[in-house]
Amino acid sequence: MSKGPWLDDDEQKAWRSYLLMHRTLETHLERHLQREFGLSKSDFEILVNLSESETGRMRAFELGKATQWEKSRMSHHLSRMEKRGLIRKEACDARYPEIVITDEGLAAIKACAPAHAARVRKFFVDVFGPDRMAVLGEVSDEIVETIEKHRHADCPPEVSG
Amino acid sequence: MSKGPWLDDDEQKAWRSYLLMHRTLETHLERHLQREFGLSKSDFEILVNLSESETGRMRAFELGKATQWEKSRMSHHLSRMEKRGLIRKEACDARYPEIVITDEGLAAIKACAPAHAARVRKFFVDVFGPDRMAVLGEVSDEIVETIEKHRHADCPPEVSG
DNA sequence: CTCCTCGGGTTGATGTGTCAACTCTCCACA
DNA sequence: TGTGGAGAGTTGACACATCAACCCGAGGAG
Repeated sequence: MSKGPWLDDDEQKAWRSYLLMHRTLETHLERHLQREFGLSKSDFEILVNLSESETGRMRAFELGKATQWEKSRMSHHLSRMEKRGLIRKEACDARYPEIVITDEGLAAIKACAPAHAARVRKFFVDVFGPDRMAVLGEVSDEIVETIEKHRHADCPPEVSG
Repeated sequence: MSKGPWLDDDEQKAWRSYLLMHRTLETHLERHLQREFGLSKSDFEILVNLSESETGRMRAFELGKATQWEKSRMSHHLSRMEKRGLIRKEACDARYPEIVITDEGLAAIKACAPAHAARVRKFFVDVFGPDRMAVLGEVSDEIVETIEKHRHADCPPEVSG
């Protein structure tokens, strides 16, 4: 029974190919963003969310839901981004500051987004092709759902006696 | 021409599903390793490579090729792992120390590997199913190849007239 | 033999992610 | 009125990744 939960050779191979692919792609995209535009993947993610919102302003909480980041990571990163002038915190509500994208931040995201998208297309979307890409999208959603379901089973949000 | 290099809605959706899937899966697997076995993804990667080698000993350089890490990351991480007793550096060659997996390291990887593989199976391999998994493996290799080709075009390792 | 260069490996500074503990305001309830 | 809880956000300590600079021993050219 050495096969129990283990992966067989084909599975192992596909899984490792996948891991290598993701790392290679991620590294490539990140280096590009960093070297050409001085933005990290994290910066990019925040700026995309802010720039896609109606008003260019969101609460950290909303950004957290959108990005799935931990709140402390969010707080640290927003502080750093503020120091670099990409965003600004405005104390409208005397409790929950609003995160506002600055002109500089907007300029940065507008400058790098097309090039970034082009790379995603060239190295990912186009290699998959539309059909397989659609399948990947579906499977991805299934996996997320599976994991979420499992996590709720492990630690249910609210349990009553 | 607003569509130029941009992703259209379907592409965008699939790409973002993919990103969310990867992050969710990675987070889940890493938390599991960390909480149940006290190993990070990086620890795991090093220990897998060492334990799969014939002798349980490799040079940092080889580990670097296997993992695709930067040499400084490797050096830092190996130092930390040595401090924790998972590996040992032996100065056989008076210049390039060999990295040896300790009994403790071997015990750790043997303890966590089945559970880890089971999770990979449950949340990734089984959701894909064998056919789509095979396709993913192929596409992954293609993507890696595409990126490698592009990088060599950018900065060729050796060019002669 | 001497000098140079090359490449594996190390180091330190800095930016980033995570955990746990904390603050602060609002609100429910007594 | 005040007391306690809940939730958003912050902070500090620590682990980790990256970059650039450095160390050092081998191998080649003079």
